[in-house]
Amino acid sequence: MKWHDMKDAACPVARAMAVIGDRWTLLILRECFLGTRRFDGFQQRLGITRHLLAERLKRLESAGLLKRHPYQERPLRHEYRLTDSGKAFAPVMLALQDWSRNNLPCDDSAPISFVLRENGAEIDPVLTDRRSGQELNHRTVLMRPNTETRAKG
Amino acid sequence: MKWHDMKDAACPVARAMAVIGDRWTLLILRECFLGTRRFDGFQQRLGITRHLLAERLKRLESAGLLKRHPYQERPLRHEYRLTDSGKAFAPVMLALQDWSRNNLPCDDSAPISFVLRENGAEIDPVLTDRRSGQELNHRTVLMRPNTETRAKG
DNA sequence: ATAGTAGGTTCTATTTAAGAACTCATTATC
DNA sequence: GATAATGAGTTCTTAAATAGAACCTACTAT
Repeated sequence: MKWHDMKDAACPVARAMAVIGDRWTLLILRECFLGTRRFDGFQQRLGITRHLLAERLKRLESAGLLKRHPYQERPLRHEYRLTDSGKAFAPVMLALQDWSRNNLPCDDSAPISFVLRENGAEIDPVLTDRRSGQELNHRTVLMRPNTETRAKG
Repeated sequence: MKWHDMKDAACPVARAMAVIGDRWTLLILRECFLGTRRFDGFQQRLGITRHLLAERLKRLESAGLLKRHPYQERPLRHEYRLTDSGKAFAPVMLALQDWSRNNLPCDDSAPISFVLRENGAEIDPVLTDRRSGQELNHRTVLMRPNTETRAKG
């Protein structure tokens, strides 16, 4: 199975892997959420090679999560901004960091904080069902294949 | 930056990348949630090479998401089961598949369905704050660096 | 004795990533 | 007017990870 084959997979998780299935892409998105917009900003804050960064930014752009906006002419320069699709990824990022904090502990304190904009209170993320309000987790949700579950399926 | 360096990063997102930052690991976890437990089951359903599958299962085990349980002796055989840490990953998986469904559309219908165990109703996942009940997304949550945000922390 | 099952390991070839240097257009400094 | 700095990449070489196939081991069934 090749990289390319995944982007047309029927399974949404497999399609997501075609975009975020590598070491760097989620870290680039994290930087976007923290406000980074420019090439050198990403490069310096992450320590990613310039080559890979250019490639990943292109991928995020073509997947519709980022969009380039010119911020000056002469010489023409662009910055990368989250699109609505990219912003919609925020709950995934929050859920992931919450899981990681609780299940992959480490000595140092977390270098990112997530707070409510309206009052600065620390958040305590929980996934719920919009209709029933019920908490969604391994106990309350049943996951099952509809038809075929192979990645390319 | 090497793979290895990320597992001790201060940033929880970076630490998560040391575990799930590749093309296959989330698909393996998806299969776990769908009930797959055995080596050949994963291999056949995903089309992953046996070599990589063995390596990824070891990684998931050492990261504490999976645990091997013997299911027979003579010859000794093990199956892989989700630990509490692994089960706690369910909301991330749900949030990811929901985002993917809404933002990486494709022709075929999704091959996985997620329903409430109690009544079989389709779920509509939304991340909320446990205390305030407020919906958590890019508009309501402020993400900011605490100290240093480089991946190696 | 032969084939099948289950869970791997080993091998080579290809692809991807790391790390450093280089380009190009423009502005700022000596 | 020459030299350095800025910003956003591109181009190299080397190192690591992945793909794909074949092989191994310990049984069980035919």
